[in-house]
Amino acid sequence: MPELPEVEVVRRGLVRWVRGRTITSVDVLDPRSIRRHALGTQDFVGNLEGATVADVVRRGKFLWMPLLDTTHGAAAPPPVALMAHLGMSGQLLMQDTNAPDEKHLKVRLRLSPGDGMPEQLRFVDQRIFGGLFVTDMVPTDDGGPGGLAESPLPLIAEEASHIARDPLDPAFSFENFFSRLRKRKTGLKRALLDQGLVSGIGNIYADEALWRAKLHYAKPTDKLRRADAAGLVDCAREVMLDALAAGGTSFDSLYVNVNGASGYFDRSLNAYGREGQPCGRCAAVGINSPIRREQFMNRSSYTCPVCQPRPRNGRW
DNA sequence: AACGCGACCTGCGAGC
DNA sequence: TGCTCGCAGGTCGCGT
Repeated sequence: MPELPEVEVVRRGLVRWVRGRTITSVDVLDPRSIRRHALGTQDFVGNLEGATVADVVRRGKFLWMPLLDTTHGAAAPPPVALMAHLGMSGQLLMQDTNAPDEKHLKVRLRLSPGDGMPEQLRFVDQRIFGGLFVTDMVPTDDGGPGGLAESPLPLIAEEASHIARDPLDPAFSFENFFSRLRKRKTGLKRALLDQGLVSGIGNIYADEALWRAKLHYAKPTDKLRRADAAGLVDCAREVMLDALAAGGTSFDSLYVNVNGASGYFDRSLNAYGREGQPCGRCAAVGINSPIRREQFMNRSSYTCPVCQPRPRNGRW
């Protein structure tokens, strides 16, 4: 379930293995994994073969590799990037040629030789919600992709240009977020999950951030107090930094593994997936308050009924 | 603009 | 045992 921390773990792991290497050949084993590439498999492969990976960059949960077209010279326009979205179950793995194909191997990229580096970058995806595609790079007026990558180009992958900055991005602006949030007439969790307002937060970390901030998911955004919004952003940032720290332990593996944060999921969730189990914060002061699960936005939301009370004036 | 919903997928566990 | 069903998740696009 990759959200921002998992994608950032993948980006950090990937960059050291692929930056500066040239894609020599591409196997598309399941065209469904490149269905967002509108021009089809042949065009996808043609765009990649002979191109050199300049960097690995992230905006929210979108991850892309700006490409240098070595067959036409580095300056040949228009600039493009190989985009990856992990969806639900996507993985990017560095593998040696003799490693057996993974059960859900979808796309194989062979790379030019690197010093002691695996020859292949593989996209593995069980549920096929994720995928790869080639996208144009377009100018951006907000200073580049950001994320935690150092980004030399004032360009952003077109398919990620509608995505807002995430709370860990040094260029994230709370004032900008807060003013846009207040103009929305919706509930807090719906806003948190809107990648155009603030990015990187999925269902799990939304529930965790709301729990930490002691806020209910349906609290109206248009009257939210500044202090509550600031607290919520701080909590989202803390949750993601904790998960990032947990995932960071697998950095020197050859495998760029989205399950790197599984230890975090096992140990550290306070609300998500804990239906019926006591709220730890309430238990610490002697209150037994089982976590409640509700359907919201066609998915589960987990809250503590005591420390995350429903808004009294909310519309129900 | 906001929002609900279906589509896209597979694997797993519960229940019959 | 074998079947069906619900559920899990992120994003996009469409209808209201």
